[in-house]
Order: sequence, then structure tokens, then C-alpha cells
Amino acid sequence: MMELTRKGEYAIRGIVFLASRPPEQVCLLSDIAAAVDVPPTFLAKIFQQFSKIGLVKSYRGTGGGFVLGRTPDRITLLEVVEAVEGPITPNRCVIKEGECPRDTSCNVHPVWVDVQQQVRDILNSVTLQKLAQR
Amino acid sequence: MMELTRKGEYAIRGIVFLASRPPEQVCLLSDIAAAVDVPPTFLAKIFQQFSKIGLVKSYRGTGGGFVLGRTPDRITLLEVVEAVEGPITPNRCVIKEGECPRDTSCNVHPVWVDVQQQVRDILNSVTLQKLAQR
DNA sequence: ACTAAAAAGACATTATAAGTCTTTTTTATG
DNA sequence: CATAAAAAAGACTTATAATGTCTTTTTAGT
Ligand code: SF4
Ligand code: SF4
Repeated sequence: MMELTRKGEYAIRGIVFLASRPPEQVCLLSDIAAAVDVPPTFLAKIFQQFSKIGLVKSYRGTGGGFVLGRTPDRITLLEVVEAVEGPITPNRCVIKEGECPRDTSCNVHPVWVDVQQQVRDILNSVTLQKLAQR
Repeated sequence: MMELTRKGEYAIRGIVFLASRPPEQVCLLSDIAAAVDVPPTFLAKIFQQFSKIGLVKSYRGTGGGFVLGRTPDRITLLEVVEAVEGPITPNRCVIKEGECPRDTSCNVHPVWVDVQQQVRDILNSVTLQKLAQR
């Protein structure tokens, strides 16, 4: 239960690797994929998502590739995970008020709110800088 | 991400309802299903799982049905969830040592261990008694 | 024997995950 | 400007898991 998908795992591996490289060095997707052992075509999709929200910056054409969108100390694991997996939602009812008709009277509901909060807090407290250091 | 399945949600609803009933009262599966708005055949499967590990006690034949296997203050939400969803595993690598070849050197690994611990702690601190009170 | 109920197992359907393939767009460089 | 290198975009597969349903069997009370 509550398992990260491969996509999420790959996303983390890829961007942590990128964070471990010299700051201004443009990295080829194919090199990243090889380094972290992920199917290149799959990682491409993931980095496209990163690029759209600015987590990474991409350069197209000859000499192109990827760099981090921000310094690694300002990117958290939470952002990375939510970028590809969507929001942390231990149960439907925490997505928004009224998702479940029972939510006002339900004693279980606050537990899921708590779980969501704790998990978000943990992931938010971890930066790529921390993860990239050896 | 990290979303409880319907099965898990239904399982909780069902057993919480059972916990809210007078202790020795034998409940029909069909009644429970109707009360918590779950497909009866699906809930049957769930309660079979409960029964196997003793979370509930079942009586077959005429006058049969279900009662809690223990008093509601000694059943935690963690047990209920893990009974039907399996262990809380935010990522493969926390299942057991060596699941991921990188786990010894990986800086992300301890984060997932932490998440697992926190979630288990929260769910383990909630009893059916708490959940069943109105 | 008859009936009420859960247990067991096979089956069906749908949704999501996981990954591939092809085509298009962008850009540096000779 | 032609070419090649690289990411972006979109369509497509395939595998796995979620969400049930249906039928038959076992058990137990009357
Ligand atoms: S935990 Fe309660 S509020 Fe949330 S989905 Fe279940 S019944 Fe609804
Ligand atoms: S977090 Fe680290 S140890 Fe866990 S699966 Fe990913 S690479 Fe392996």
C-alpha cells in the first residue's frame, strides 16, 4: 500500500543525478538515463513534465540537454514527487471538501488528513542538495 | 499518489460499523454492506480476509454473521489497513534489505523508511473504539 | 430435509502503470 | 543553407492491478 510508482522512482533518480552534476553543465537525457538505469524514452516523458513546471530547464537541438531549474537546495523531494505523481492523497476525501459525503461526521477522515500532512512534511524537508551529496 | 484503494476504504467502513454495534451482536454481511454502502459481494471478500487473521469472527449457517474478533480498543487502524492492502510500503526498497541494489549508498532510501515509520505510527495509534464513537 | 448464511473459487471488466515508436520542432555548426 | 543533434509531442502497446460479479460449496440452525 501507498507505493511510489516506477515513474516516481525514476523521476527522483534522474533529477538527483542531475543535481549531483556541476551546476552549469548541460546533461544529455541519454546520459542521465544510462547513469540511473532507466529506459530513456520513459525518462524523456518524465523530464518533459519537469520542464513544464520549471524544475529543470531544457535546451533543444545540438548541444542541448538538461540543467536544474533552480539550485538544488531550493528543490524539495515533495516537489519532485508531486510533479510526476500528483498530490499526496492517502484517501480520496483529502483531495477536497465534499469528495466524500460522509466526511463531516467521519472519524477516519482526520486520520488521513494527518497522514497527508506528515508525509508532505517529511518530503518537503528533504532537498535535492541533501540527496545529491555523497 | 499514495492512495488507499476502494477495498481499503470499504474494509475500514465495514469494520468500523461492526465496532459500533453492541459487542455480542452478530451482524449479517448484507446488513453491514447496506449500512456502509458497499457492494455486498465485494465486502464479503474483504471480511473473509478479516476472518482468516482473526480480526473478525464469523458464524456460518442460519443465524450466522460476523462479530469483532477482539474488543474495539485492541484493534488498530493499521491492522485493518494492512489486512487488506498489505504492508505500508512507500517504496519497494523498504520491503526488505536488498530489494534495490542501490539501497546502501542511496540518500533517498532513509526518507522512505522515515515515511513508512510515520504512517505506521499514525495508523497504529488509532483504535476502532476511537473510530466507532459518535 | 430445508433453509440461511458465510467460504471459496472462477470469471469479467475497467483503469492504471509502464513503456515504445514515430513524427515534429528547435538549434548549433560546418 | 544544409545537416545533424537533441528535446517535445503524440499515438500506440502491453502488462498489471483494481473493482467487481457469479456460481458452487460448506456449515449450521430449525
Ligand atoms: S475516511 Fe471517512 S470521509 Fe474519508 S472517504 Fe472514508 S468515509 Fe469518507
Ligand atoms: S530510493 Fe534509493 S534505495 Fe530506494 S529504490 Fe530508489 S534508488 Fe533504490
